[in-house]
Amino acid sequence: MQLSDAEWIVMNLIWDSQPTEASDVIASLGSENQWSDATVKTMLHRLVKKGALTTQPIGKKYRYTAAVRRTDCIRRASRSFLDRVFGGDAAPALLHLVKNAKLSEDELNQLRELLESKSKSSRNKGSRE
Amino acid sequence: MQLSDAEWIVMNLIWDSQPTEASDVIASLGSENQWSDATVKTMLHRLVKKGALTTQPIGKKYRYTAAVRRTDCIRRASRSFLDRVFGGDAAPALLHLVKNAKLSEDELNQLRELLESKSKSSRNKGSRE
DNA sequence: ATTTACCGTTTACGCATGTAAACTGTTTAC
DNA sequence: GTAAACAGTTTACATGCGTAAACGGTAAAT
Repeated sequence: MQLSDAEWIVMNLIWDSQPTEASDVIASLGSENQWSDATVKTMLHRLVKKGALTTQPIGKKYRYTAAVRRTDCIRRASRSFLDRVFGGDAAPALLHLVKNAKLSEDELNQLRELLESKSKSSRNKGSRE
Repeated sequence: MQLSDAEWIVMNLIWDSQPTEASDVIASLGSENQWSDATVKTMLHRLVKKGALTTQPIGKKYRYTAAVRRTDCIRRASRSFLDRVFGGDAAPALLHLVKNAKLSEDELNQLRELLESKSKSSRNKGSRE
């Protein structure tokens, strides 16, 4: 599942508040992004067609639910971003991103813990991506 | 400067080995990516037109050089990736990426140091991205 | 019952992109 | 010097994307 920029906006909204009706999406994105209702309807339609959303009929309208997992899409997008920009070499990418990120002390600590746990586990096996 | 997937491939090559002649690019990408020479020529032309490459005439052919800095492009691409996929919230993105990255002990240490230096500096001022 | 509002479907349209052939002028090899 | 190779420019074309209007049917309001 490959999502375009605009599709990510729609999907992020739906992942956060599914199941959702078209009117809600239109309302949210209309005010947040200045999208016309026609535009939102097109996006929803395309996302259903490409299998990213499913619909349950509720009376005469639909309820939209994500048909793909956010984490899967994130993984794919990350992979593709790393490949494109860093030739798939994760380390320089991470260094760059961390260097330029604005992180709270709390988030820094989370990252530290994560690094520790990776150190431990990598002494036996490696992981992916 | 907004680079497409294919354009990143070309630019990455040129950043790594500039100044370069068309024939070199054609040779590299032809074998690595199965691109026809016509395709490579189109890419080069478009990149010059959009200002990502400049040319110095060498006799009758050109020498291509990047006209934009790699770090700037990386910064923009990172920003746009984070915005799109994580709504601009860097921390979850980094946690995800670090969690899924395959990193050597050495790279883990580099990251640790980076986190430390961020901790120190953020006690006074914040940084960007 | 007629108009209105709403929702889903179809159609539209220009620009970007991936992919590449065709054309043109020059250099090189025979 | 004539043909082949090469480099750069033009043209091409299908698909995806952002953006949206138009159409059609049903539900709600008057």
